[in-house]
Amino acid sequence: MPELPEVELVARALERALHGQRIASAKLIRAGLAPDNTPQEFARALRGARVCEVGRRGKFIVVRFDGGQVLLTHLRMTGQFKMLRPSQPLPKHTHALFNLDDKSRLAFTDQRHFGLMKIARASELEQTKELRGLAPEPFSDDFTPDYLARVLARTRRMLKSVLLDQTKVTGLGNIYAAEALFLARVNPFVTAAALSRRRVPRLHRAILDVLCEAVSYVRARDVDLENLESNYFSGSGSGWRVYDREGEPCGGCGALVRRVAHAGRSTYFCPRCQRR
DNA sequence: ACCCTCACCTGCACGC
DNA sequence: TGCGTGCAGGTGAGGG
Repeated sequence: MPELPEVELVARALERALHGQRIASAKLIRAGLAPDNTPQEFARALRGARVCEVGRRGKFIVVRFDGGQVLLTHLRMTGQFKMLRPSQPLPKHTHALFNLDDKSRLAFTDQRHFGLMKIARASELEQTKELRGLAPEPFSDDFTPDYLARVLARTRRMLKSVLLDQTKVTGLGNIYAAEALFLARVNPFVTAAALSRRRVPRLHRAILDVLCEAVSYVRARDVDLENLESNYFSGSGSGWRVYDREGEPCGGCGALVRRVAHAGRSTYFCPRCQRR
């Protein structure tokens, strides 16, 4: 279910739990989780490897080991890392298990089987099909209003779907895209190239603001790998501004929030604040 | 080349 | 209580 802020949260929690730890053994329980590696490769690459850093690129979690291997993980909708208590049985839908040197165990569970893992060489990381082509990190110097203007000018797709395209803007998903568009008071169904020059910086600012708000909320809390869900941001407790609020009054103008579905995804927006 | 729709899974909330 | 339907925060393959 995670977008950039939630992935960031998980990466931080893993960094805390794993930094400097050695993997005694790793087991790929459902082979489809890492389709580019055999379970044997998976186990061999990680056995005895020491974690030197856990980070994030887009919505990917990047675990670096001292031997030069990297474990890439995408949580997709329902992937979760869980630290297990001693003698705790494997949770339902456990698809990979990492036994650490200190006897603690880390499970990867994934109810919907959408998540992905991959073992890669650190030197080839940027060229993997997973990371190649990802847009610049929103918080990097490369993600500027000019960059966004150039990306938007080049396409006739609707704005919302461009914001969800990880090769154009990385880190946004269905919730934060809707929230950013609302903050910027921009209509989700407008053609990207048709967005006025004046509004581009506003949208850029809004993207950073919604991500920033969520990440700082996450940062301020004690990250807990055993109860990650409780750390997930959902609009600072007050709830999202428009996401999942169909029929409720918009906090800005009181008009009723609308939900429109295409291709099986919902888009929430305020018909008055976000007029075409 | 671009863009949209759907499939990939399981589970949960809802209405009958 | 039980079943059937629709929905879920992601993305790639496939077709138009």
